[in-house]
Amino acid sequence: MPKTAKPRQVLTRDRVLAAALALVDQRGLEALTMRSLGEALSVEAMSLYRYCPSKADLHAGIADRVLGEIVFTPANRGWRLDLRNAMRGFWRVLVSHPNAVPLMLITPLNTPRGREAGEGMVRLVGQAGFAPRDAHRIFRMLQAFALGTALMLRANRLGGGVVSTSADGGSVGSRAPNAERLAPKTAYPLLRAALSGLESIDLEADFEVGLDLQLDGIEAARTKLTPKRKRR
Amino acid sequence: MPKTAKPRQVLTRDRVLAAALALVDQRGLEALTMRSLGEALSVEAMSLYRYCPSKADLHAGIADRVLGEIVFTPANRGWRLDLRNAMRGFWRVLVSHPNAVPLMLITPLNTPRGREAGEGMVRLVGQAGFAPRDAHRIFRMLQAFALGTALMLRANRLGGGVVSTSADGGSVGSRAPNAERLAPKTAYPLLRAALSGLESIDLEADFEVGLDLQLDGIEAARTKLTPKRKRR
DNA sequence: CTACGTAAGCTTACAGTGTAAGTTTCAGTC
DNA sequence: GACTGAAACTTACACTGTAAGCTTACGTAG
Repeated sequence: MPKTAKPRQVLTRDRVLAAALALVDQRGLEALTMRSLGEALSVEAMSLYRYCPSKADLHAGIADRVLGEIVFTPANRGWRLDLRNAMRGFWRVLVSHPNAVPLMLITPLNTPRGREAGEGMVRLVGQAGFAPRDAHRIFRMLQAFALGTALMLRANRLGGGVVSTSADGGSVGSRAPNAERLAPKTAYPLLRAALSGLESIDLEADFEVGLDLQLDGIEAARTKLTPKRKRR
Repeated sequence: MPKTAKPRQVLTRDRVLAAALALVDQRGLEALTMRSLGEALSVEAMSLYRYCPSKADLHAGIADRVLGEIVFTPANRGWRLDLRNAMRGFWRVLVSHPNAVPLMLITPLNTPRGREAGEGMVRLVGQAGFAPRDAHRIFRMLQAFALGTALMLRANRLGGGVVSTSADGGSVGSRAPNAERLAPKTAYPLLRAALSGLESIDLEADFEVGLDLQLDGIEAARTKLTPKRKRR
C-alpha cells in the first residue's frame, strides 16, 4: 500500500481547469484549444486527456469552477434583500468571467458546485413563501435572466455587426458609434429614440433594474399564492 | 444595360439560409458544416461563399431568418395582453428552432428583421407608459428571459451530465431518471423536493409562469413611474 | 453566328481542430 | 538492479473553415 501516493504529479484536474479558465478569460472561448492549453501548462496537448477526457468535459469543468466562485452570505435580512444579494453575487461572478458564460448555458447545474448554488438559491426563494417546486421554477427564471443578460454583455463588448444583408437592406460594417449601428438612419424611430446618445448599452444597470423588476414580480406572485400571510 | 439580370441562378442567399436553418433544426448546430450544407444543396462547399462570405455571416443570416418568423398582431387589447401575446409569438418561434437559439445570442439585433422585431417590442412596452429608453431596457430584459429559458430548453433536451468530477464527488453518466440526476441521493433536500417525480423540467410552463411574473414586475415599475396615471 | 466578358460553381490546398493509438520516461517496490 | 505502472510524449487521422485559382456556361455585342 503506497503511503505518499503520487509524487511525479505536476498536473492536476484543478490546475488544468484553472489554466483553462484563465485562458478563456484572457483570450476568449475560441482561443481555448487543447494545444494552446497544453502550451500554457508547458505540456503536450494529449497529456490533458488524462484529467479531462474530452473537450466537452473541459467545458463543463470550467463552468463548474465558475459556479464555485459564488459565495453565499445569507445574513437573514428578509427574503427580498437576501435574494437580491445572492443574485448580485451571481452576477458579479458572471461579469468577471464574461467569456465563460456560454459554457454555463450548455451545462447548467449538473455539477456539484452547481447543485450547491441551486440549493442555496431555492432556499432563498423558498423563504419568500414558495413550495420547493415553485421556488425552483422561480430560480430557473432568475437564472435565465442573469445568464441571458450576461450573454448580451458579451455580445455587446465585442464588435458585432457581421451580417452582409446582400438582398434585404442597410449595410453594416462601418465603425459608426454604437447607437447608430443599432438604430440606423432610415426608420425605427423608437429604437433611435431609445439608443441615441448612448456609447454602449449599460448592462450593469440593466441587471439592477431588471432584478428589482423580477423581485416585484415575485412579490406579486407571493401575495397571489398566500393572500393571508403577512409580508416582512 | 441588361434587363433580365441573372438567369443561371440556381442558388440564392435565401435558399442557402433556408437549407442551413433546416439542417440546424434537424441535425443540430454542430452538424452545420460548409461541406454538409453544400451537400444538402447539391453544391460544392466553396460555392456557398458567394452568398455567405463567412461562417459567422451564415450564422447571423440564420438568426435573422428566425427573427423574421416572428409575426406581430397588435390587436389593441391593452398593453399587458398585447405584450404577452407578442412574447408568446417570440417564444413559439424559439421553441420551433431550439438549435438555432444560441445564434440569437451571438448576434442579437443588428439585422434588419431583428430591428423590426425590436421596434415592435419597444412600441408595445412603450404602450405601458415607459419612455423609449426605459422601454428598450425592459425589452432587453424580456429578451434575456426568453432566450435564456429557450437555451435551457435545449440543454434539457439533449442528454446533459458530461462532467467527470474526478476529485469532487458523485459520479454522473448513468441513465437515471432526470430528477435523480439533477438532485442526487446524498443531500440537497430542496432540490430533491423540487424535482422528485419529474420526468423532465417543463420549460413551457416555466415560460408562461415567468412571463406573467415579468408582467407583474412591469406593472409595478409602471405604477412606480407614474403614480397618478390610470391603469387600463 | 461567332466571340467575349462575367459571374456561378468547382478544384486544390493549407493551417488548425479534437482525439484514437502506440511509445517513451521515470518514481517506487521487490 | 529488474519490474511495474502511471504520467507525459509522439504520431496519425478525419474533419473543419477558407484562401486562391480554374472551369464552365450564359447574355449580349459585333
